[in-house]
Amino acid sequence: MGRQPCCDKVGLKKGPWTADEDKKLINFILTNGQCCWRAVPKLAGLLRCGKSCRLRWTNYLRPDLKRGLLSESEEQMVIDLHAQLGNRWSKIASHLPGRTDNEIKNHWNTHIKKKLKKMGIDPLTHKPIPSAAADQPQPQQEQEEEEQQESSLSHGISDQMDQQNKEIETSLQSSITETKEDIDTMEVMNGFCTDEVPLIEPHEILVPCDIPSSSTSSSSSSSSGSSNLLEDLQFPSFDWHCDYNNSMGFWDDDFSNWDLLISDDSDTNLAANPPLSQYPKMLLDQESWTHGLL
DNA sequence: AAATATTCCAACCGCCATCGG
DNA sequence: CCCGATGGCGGTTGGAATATT
Repeated sequence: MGRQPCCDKVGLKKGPWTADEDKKLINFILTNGQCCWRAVPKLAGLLRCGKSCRLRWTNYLRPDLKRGLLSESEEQMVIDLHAQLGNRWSKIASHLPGRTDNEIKNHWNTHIKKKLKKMGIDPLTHKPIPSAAADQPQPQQEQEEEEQQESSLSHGISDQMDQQNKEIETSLQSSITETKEDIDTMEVMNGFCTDEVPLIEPHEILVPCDIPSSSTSSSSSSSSGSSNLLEDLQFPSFDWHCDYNNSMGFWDDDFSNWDLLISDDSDTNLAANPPLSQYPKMLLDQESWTHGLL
């Protein structure tokens, strides 16, 4: 009757991914592209279910991911979109290139929800909480000051709330126009967006050239984490320069040291947000991996 | 410094939609 | 149309990191 759970097989691993598993998954996807996720773990030599692999890839390992906190404009966009779409995180995420639904959902639950509540706005309905004024623990004046400070958050929300039923489409358009402009540009520039990770053929993979042993300064961000893949991996001849704990921030790295096999229309934009084809070839070379590790 | 509480987020779970035989 | 396989989505949780007492 019911579907079998995807991880029901004995021996399948659960829990946090190790650097080695990440490595295998990245290597496999880069070599073969995204194919049947069910088959990925077997083919990649992972003791994971396909679902877990897909999730790991889409939420963490994908090369086009932006990491770090959402910017103010992104946050505002999430709020606006949530007002229109509700908890349809994937839809919301599709308007924010480089952000995953999971990331947005987490950010909403941990940050935005609180901010809205603090502002007396019901995060579910985006309408003022009826008892908010009475229940507000803080004096009105203080609240207003806070609202002023967070005006970027509240801007436009009330207006939208009044009209949202009538004007979902138009409101959606207008509410995101400002912030979307540059994002649209980014999408065009990157050639693909969050939902459009390109599949690559092995022959499209770049060839590394003149890789410095220590590239850009380690601008690792301040986030916390449990392990540092980059340190653990000890890549043989290049420095990933990222705080792996901060979610593979190496995609922001300067890729100018790589020889890139890139399409004509994208050459100016790749360094900032490299697509899949810019993964170091090193990743594809199993021998390099094993020799370079430990 | 130690204990406890809180925050945060990666990963899991279960359901639903879609597709192909 | 039915059914199984698969992918995708949203809600929830576990536990590490951080803050507070």
